[in-house]
Amino acid sequence: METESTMKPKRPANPLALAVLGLLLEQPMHPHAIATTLRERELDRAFKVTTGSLYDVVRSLERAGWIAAQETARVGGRPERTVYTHTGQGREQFVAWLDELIRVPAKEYPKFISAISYLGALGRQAAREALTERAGHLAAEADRARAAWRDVVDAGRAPRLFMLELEYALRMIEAELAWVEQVAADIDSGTLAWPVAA
Amino acid sequence: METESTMKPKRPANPLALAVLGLLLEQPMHPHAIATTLRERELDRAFKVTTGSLYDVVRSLERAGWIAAQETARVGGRPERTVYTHTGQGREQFVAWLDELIRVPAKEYPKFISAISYLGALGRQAAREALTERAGHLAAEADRARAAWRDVVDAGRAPRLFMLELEYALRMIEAELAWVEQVAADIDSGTLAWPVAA
DNA sequence: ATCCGATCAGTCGGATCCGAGTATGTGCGC
DNA sequence: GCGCACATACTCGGATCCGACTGATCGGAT
Repeated sequence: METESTMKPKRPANPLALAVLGLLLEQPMHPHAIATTLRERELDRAFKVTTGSLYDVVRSLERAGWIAAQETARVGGRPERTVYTHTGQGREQFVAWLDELIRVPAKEYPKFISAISYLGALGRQAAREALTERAGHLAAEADRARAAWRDVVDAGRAPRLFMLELEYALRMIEAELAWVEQVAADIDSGTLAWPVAA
Repeated sequence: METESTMKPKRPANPLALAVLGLLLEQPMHPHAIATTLRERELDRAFKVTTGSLYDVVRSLERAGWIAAQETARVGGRPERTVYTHTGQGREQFVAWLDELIRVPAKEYPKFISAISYLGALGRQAAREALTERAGHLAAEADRARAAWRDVVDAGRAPRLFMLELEYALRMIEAELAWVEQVAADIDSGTLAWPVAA
């Protein structure tokens, strides 16, 4: 039996909460503004921003005491806007959370890995084709990322620090592309044995 | 207004369903056996196998008509076991799903990316330390993966085809490690400007 | 004989997720 | 001065997820 005082109010699981906190640290906002700001800054590349989840996340952040409702006003006949601020605790927890996310790699389950696990079932030829198509998509994505990076950083429109996440994504895409191309080549050359009926 | 016949019964979202299907294609099984088999084969590296989700996933697969209950028997006084088989439709859909997962890269939201987006907030020094610790974890993980790969493939205990998923994971870890080390080094050398107060 | 921990097989309910919906306000073309 | 697309701001409910629990059985050490 655990009393209320002994149980720790574990942090929100949804990374979107991190984004919310990050914005509120700059200035108070209402949820809708948070969503639009996130999209403006293209942080929706890194966070899955869906309205439904956003309001849930904000509520749970409030329950945890990391943010607090500041005022709730109505302009015209529109729905009310509730403006939230971060709390002192919120600031601390934000940094702690961030720190841990960086320090210790979280176990993830990318869909591609699950698919590779059953690649054999696709048959040699179909696998080769599917991989080749993927390689095309990846190459295109990498190009887009490189272009976006050049546009911003080379032009001096923002320091590299703020493009790190794009840089990382690019490196990962490149690595995946290299591997996919290698496997496709190994299928072609017969280097990769295909023990299953195909 | 859409009638029942016109609406397509979209495929299960949870990749665990793919794993279930994959096993049932080999032979009929009951959920508990599916879970243990998945763990034996270490497919729980690629799929998040939790009992709760498993039973949900099986139910939804049955609703979709991709698998079917074959018999439900009781041995002794234990809970009943319901054995499931794949259906013809299940076989087709499995391949189609697999094919698409390979062909088109899905948008993912790794936690690390969300953290990098706010790396600036950590401050120069703390960021450098956190990244260094991560690098350590990643290096250890890479070592483990390399060892596991050698154990199995070099020893000829299984063909490379069945280790692809481990190979892929390893390549991605290596790429991430390289990037993390680079950024840490750039912080040290002052190459990476830190515009925010720190 | 019997007690204990591991194994077997599955249920349950709370938490979370998120797409679709609601309802008003604003700007602009004609 | 009317219609209509778009923006504003949030709510709702179904679907899904998953940790914690139940409760029986089995094997072996005592």
